[in-house]
Amino acid sequence: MPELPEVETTLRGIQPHLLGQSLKGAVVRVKKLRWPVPTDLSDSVVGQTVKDITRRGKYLLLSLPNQTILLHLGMSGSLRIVPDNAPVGKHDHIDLLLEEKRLRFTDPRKFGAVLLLEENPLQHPLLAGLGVEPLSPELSGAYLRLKAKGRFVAVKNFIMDQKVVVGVGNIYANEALFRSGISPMRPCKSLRVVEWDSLAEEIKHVLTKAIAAGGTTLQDFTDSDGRPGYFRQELQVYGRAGEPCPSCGAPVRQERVGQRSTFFCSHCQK
DNA sequence: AAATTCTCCTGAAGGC
DNA sequence: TGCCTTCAGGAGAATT
Repeated sequence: MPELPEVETTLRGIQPHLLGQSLKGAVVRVKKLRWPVPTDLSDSVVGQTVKDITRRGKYLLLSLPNQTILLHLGMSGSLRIVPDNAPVGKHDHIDLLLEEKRLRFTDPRKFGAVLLLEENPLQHPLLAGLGVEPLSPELSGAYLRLKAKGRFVAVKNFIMDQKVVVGVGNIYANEALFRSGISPMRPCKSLRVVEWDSLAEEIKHVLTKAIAAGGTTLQDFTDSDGRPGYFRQELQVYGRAGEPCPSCGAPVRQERVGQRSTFFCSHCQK
């Protein structure tokens, strides 16, 4: 499932194929995604040149002279560069037509999004309220502590809140908390200064490591093969209920926190 | 305002 | 083998 590292890797993979390309249009086979795909997508983009492609949280922004194409991979989406004659699969919902090839959006579960934003894309309601980028200096222990002031919500839910910090999904929230030695269900009010510092640091650590791993796996980005689980073996607690904690050997526990599966070691995380 | 619950969708995995 | 049920999950929207 695409978390921030995969979105970042996707960005790096498709960027060189997109920059400076004059778009010939778009093919929309399925328009019922998270939100309806604009019916005028093809007409709107035709003839426009891709000026830039950037990431904000897990959103990708494709800048054109007159609009911005906003892409979100949801939890099963992917973007690949494919030849014009590539066979069309069941879940290949949208093709963006480049000069010689296509940017193909595939998404079995249709939680992703393809939208067209007019001027000032960062002012769009979906982007305006987003929290800080986790890999920027803006994310710090002090920042988290300030945002958490007076709140009772479980720290795991807190760091997954996009209004606080973007791009920390379920997997990396579990991992960062484990590395910090903080129990996921702790009310964020109760964390101390050193714990916030540690948590900010570990969020950066796990995301950075995952981007590095994702980069290796997705090197050959135009390959149509599915990606192997680059992060699987690096994960210390996620998906490992009942297995020994890598630190102390006690069985990893699984509980629901905020409607999400949560993995932790009750011995190492307090 | 803050916290919780609901919702979209399909494939994988488990039970019988 | 095959059918049925359950679960997973990003994150905005709706509700409490």
